[in-house]
Amino acid sequence: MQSTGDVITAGDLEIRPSEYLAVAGGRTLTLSVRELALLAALGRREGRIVPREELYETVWGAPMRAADRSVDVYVHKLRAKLAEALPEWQFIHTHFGFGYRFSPEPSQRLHNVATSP
Amino acid sequence: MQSTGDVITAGDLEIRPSEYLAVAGGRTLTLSVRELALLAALGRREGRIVPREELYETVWGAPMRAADRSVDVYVHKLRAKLAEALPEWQFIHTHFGFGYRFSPEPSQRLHNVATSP
DNA sequence: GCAGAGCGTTCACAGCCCTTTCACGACGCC
DNA sequence: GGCGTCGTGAAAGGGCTGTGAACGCTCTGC
Repeated sequence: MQSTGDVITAGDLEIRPSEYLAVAGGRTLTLSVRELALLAALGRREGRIVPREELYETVWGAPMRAADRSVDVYVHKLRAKLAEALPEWQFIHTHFGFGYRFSPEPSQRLHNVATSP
Repeated sequence: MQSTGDVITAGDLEIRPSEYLAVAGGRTLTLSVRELALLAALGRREGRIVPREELYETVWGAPMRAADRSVDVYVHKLRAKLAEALPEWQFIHTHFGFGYRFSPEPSQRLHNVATSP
C-alpha cells in the first residue's frame, strides 16, 4: 500500500514528506532532513509570506533566537537544488524585512551569464 | 508458459525471486539468499526511499535491533556485484538519515560542467 | 571424522555528509 | 550616504555510512 498521506504539488515540483522525498521534473531530489522539512513548510504555505520565526518554529521545533541565520542558509541550499533541477522556475522569493514566500514562477532569464566574479 | 511468479525489471537488470536469480546485462549474477532477498525487496519499492527497518523486517523477518549494520553490509555487497556487471548504472542510492532508494540511474561522470567556484 | 569453501554476522576504523556558526560582501530602504 | 537585512562561501564538530576483515556456522566431498 502506498498511502501518500499528503502530497504538495507546485508546478513540476512534488513534495512527499511522508515518503521523505521530493520529485522535480521527474527526478528525485536528494534532500536532507532539514531541507525537506523546510521545503514542506514553505510548500504548505504557498502564496503566503511566511516570517522566519514561523518557519524556524515549524522546522526546528523551538523558538528562533535573535540573529539566527539558519533559515537563510537553508533557503539558499534549497534554491540551489531547485535551480539545478528546474532552472526555468523560481520557487522561493524573498520579502525584505518580512520573510519568504513559496510560489512557482518562471525565471526572469535576462542573461544566461554566470555573474560570478 | 511463464512460471516466473513475479519478475522485477529495472533498466538492464532483471530480478526473478521465484527462480532465485538475477540477470544483469545478459549475465547471471551470483547472489546469495540474503543478497537476492534484499535486492528484490528494494526492486519492489523502486523509486521509494525505504527505511532500514522496513528492509530488515522484510528480508530478515524480524524487527531490526538498534545499531544493526546488516542492511548496510548487504547493500555494499549488492552495489559491488551490480557495479561489476553494469558499471554505467547506479541502482542503490543512499538517503542520509533515512535509508536507501532503488532506481536505475546513469553513473554521473559525464560532461555537465559545474564550473568551479 | 576431517578439511575446505561459502555464507552470515559482527567489529573497527576511515571517510563523508549534515548541521551550525562565522565572516564578509551585496542589496534594499530611508 | 548610512544602516539594517539578506546572500553566500568556508570551517568546525558530531553523527552516519562505507568498507575490509575476522569469527562461527553449515554444508560438501573425501
